[in-house]
Amino acid sequence: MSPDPRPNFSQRAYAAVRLVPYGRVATYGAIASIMGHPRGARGVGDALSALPEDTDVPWWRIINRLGRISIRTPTRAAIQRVLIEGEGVVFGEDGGVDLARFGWPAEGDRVDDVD
DNA sequence: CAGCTGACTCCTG
DNA sequence: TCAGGAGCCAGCT
Repeated sequence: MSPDPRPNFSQRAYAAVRLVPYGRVATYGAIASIMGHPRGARGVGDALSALPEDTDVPWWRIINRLGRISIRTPTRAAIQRVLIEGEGVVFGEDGGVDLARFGWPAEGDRVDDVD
């Protein structure tokens, strides 16, 4: 059991990101909410930034609430876009994704607790 | 031990 | 509608 609400923030973040299904994208806020930290969106981004290249965590499915890539590094951002498009997700002319269509969890869908 | 930074989000003007 | 400022949280120096 875990008496502390945050035994491993990053670890929980990765677990939540792994829940995102193929062909879908989730926002930092959504991931944080699933972990139990509705205000920890910033921590999610920080945790993903520390991910290694050989990780099995689908970090590319995580974008900001506007449906746009929020990575500061242009190279990394380009890679993320390619990976997302490779799963069938379409970017709009403004460079953003339609969360109402590709966003996850979808409205009405329920997400089980991570742990 | 204290302060700074950052793949975020929300509130006002 | 667009722009700016404040709040939150975790990891480093």
